[in-house]
Amino acid sequence: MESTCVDTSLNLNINHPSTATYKDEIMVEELHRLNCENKWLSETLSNMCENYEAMQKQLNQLMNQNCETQTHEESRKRKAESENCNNMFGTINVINNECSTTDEESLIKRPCREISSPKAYKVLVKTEASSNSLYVMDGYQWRKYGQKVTRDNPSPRAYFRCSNAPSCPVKKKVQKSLEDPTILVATYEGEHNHGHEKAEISMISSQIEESFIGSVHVTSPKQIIQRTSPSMKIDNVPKSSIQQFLVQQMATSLTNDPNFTAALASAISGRILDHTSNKANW
DNA sequence: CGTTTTTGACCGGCGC
DNA sequence: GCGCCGGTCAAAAACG
Repeated sequence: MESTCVDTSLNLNINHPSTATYKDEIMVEELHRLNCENKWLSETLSNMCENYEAMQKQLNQLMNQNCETQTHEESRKRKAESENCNNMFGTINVINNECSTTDEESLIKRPCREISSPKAYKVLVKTEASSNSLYVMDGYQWRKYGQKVTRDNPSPRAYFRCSNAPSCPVKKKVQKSLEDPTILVATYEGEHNHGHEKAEISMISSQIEESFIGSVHVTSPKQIIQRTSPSMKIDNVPKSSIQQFLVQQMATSLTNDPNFTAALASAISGRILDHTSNKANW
């Protein structure tokens, strides 16, 4: 049986003929170096996140502008073709601000209303077939203020306001898809003027999902943000990335904690001292 | 007991 | 003007 030395991945050379205090200094230096490296990585990561958000905002603005010009053309076309416009389903596949033509009759009947809400977008969420819930977990807290059965869809439509209302103006409507009852169609209106309330896993999942929700406004059931239930299960996001994220967060918080680094240093130096004293007893 | 959800009533816009 | 329809209000009920 071989010796079971703990692999700390810190390149510990216990057989080095130097003294314990010298080793302590090396270890402390190493820890400081790793600490600095972690800080630098954290800063780089946060910078990347900021850049990403800025780019996403620019993309949204560009999409809004693009859609506005499109809707002007569309409205002209609709005026001209109002008599025979019943075959326009799915001609445009951009759903940002709801100005697109979808398979929903209401959008064709009253296109101007949807056009006037530049910050509205839709998200399709896959749920369990048996689930009748109209709750979509997206990292924010919502307060339901109404429910209606609409004409074009037999399943009820739920109306939600952000829990931070009236300071936060965001609203959302959630209704089962007419085509596929296992899909919830969540229509968001407005932008949150605050961060996510829910920490922990909901925050993590929403951060991961923002890359889909924030910029891509899904219209086709093929592009579904899949989730099997209101529980925090994310199907199309690789689990390894979530694990990686969790590990990274844990590592960062641990290495940034001076108590942890001090405890680690003392534990390692204690081990080294034990080892050297055992050798001395030999 | 405070907060959230439910649900019927009400309101305003739109088409006829 | 009237009726339809989507969206909102608000009182009651439910919940923790």
